[in-house]
Amino acid sequence: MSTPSCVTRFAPSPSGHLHVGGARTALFCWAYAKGKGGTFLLRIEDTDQKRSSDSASVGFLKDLAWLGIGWDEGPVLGTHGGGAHGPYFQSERLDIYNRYLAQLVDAGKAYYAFDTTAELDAKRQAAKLAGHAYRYDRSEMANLPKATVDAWLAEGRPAVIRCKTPDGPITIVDEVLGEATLPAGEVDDFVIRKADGFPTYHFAVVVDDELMRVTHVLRAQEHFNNTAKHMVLQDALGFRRPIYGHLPLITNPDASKMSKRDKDKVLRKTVIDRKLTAPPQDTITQARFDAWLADKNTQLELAEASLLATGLQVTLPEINVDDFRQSGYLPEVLCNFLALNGWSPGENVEKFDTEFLKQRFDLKRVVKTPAKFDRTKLLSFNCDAITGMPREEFVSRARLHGQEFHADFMKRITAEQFEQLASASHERSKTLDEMFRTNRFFIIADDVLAWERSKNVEKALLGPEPNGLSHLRAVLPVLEGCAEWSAAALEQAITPYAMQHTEGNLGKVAQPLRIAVSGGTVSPPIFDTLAILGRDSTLNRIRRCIASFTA
RNA sequence: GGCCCCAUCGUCUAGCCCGGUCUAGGACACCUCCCUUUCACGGAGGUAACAGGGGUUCAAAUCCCCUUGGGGUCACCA
Repeated sequence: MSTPSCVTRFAPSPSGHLHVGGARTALFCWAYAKGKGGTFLLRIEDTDQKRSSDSASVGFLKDLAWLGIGWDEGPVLGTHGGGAHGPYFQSERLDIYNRYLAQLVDAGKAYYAFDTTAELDAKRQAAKLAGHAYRYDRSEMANLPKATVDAWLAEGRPAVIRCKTPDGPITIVDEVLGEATLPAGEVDDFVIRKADGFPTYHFAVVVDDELMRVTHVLRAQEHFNNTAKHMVLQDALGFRRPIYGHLPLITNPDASKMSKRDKDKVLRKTVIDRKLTAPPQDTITQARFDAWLADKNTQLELAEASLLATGLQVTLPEINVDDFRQSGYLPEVLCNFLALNGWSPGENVEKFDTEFLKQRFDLKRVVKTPAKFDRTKLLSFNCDAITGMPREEFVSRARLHGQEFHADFMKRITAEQFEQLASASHERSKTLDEMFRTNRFFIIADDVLAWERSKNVEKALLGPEPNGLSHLRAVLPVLEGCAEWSAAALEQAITPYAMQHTEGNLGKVAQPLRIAVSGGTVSPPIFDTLAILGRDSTLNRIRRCIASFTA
């Protein structure tokens, strides 16, 4: 079996959702490996027992697949995954870690430590008060007689294993950041096995990267300092050293860390601003609402948050890949835009696909500074991609989106109507989702349609004579007389009226019509709108509108 | 606070490594005008940055130092 020249990995902790930062890291790892004909693997870092391992733990895989980021090795999903270097869940690799752990202890490169959490916390606290950084003091535990260690272990005293970090400065070589040297003493004797028997992240990563023959570690910059620990471990275990590249962070526009907390923040602010004391109907329970509101540290589950957002009629910031999907962003656009946060191909090129990224991505052009995630620019990219695609493609992608996220809408509209609506919406859509949100008037019953009483509506309908209302009255018989009900035919019928009565200013007639049938001032082009709505509904709504505004 | 890293338009960035071609380029946003049956799109212009201070040099956005600012990290989380 030939060893691939390049093996990268994406190694998240278990999660049901992939956030954009993770997606960007995965994308770069994928592009780097695939561009070199190498292997991209996925590993689940589930060594924290407190943090779950339920069935939702790999929900994020679907997000990767949706983005088009395929993995050669790792958990199996569809055609992705598999591989001969598993298991790819760290929780299933305990035997392996224990073997290497024993090796280090036997060699005197690691030792059992019996400090309690309380003791450690107290020392940290003291160090903080004294104004200096806390460093673990090995003098006690590292020198325990073997008999004592064995005895304490035998009596079941909780113990961790710590790595005996050699004294001396450590120089990290990084392909993005360059070289950095941590002074001696900066890295203390860190824990490599927890009291529950699980390895810590540091230990598992080092063992797995070696065994899974990872050659390039691309990860977020927050891991930079950890690299020193990993190097210490590699040396202690006699492992080779992969090449490192630490990627700049992606943050909110205000430079704060992007997290699902942001959704909570928006909801909390809304509730407080509106002085609400109870949750909206059909969202979350009063008890849950109270508990959440009372404690700033309580976070709503994603499902609860989106229910509440719907109830409050606020839009939650997109954080996770599936948020963007639900909002109607295209996966290829998200990949494109994500790649632009922290990397650029230069030469004023901004729009590209993943094939291009694969060919051109390199560590030298990765930016060193954190990037603020600009949703507005993403939206603009999405708009360009949508308006640039063939009409049929838009219609079919919008249909799939509707079926997944707007089942109610799809149920109340015929296939033919949908096709017409999607066609009419194509060039005015920035996302796949927009047409479903702005065209709800198509799917409601004629007799429940209500009219907005806004300034613009009144201006269009109730101005000085001849006003919109009188045009509606006049145009009603014209429409009634229409033999054929298509956009083209309707245009042929209405235009002459406008020529005669509004000096060719079609808007004077179109806008009242739009209001009459939609209830508001926004719709697809008027003749399309009428055609899609159909003869009966159109006439019905116009009559009701006249009555409503005449009364 | 210790340690590490970073610093170009409001934002993402090009240029920096290998000083002169930079009067600093592009994109998003913003402003103005045009187009227009609403919304959106589109078209034409425009405003807008080398954090500050010292060096080095004939010449500095580019090299060096300091200051300031920002980020990361200091867990039996990953």
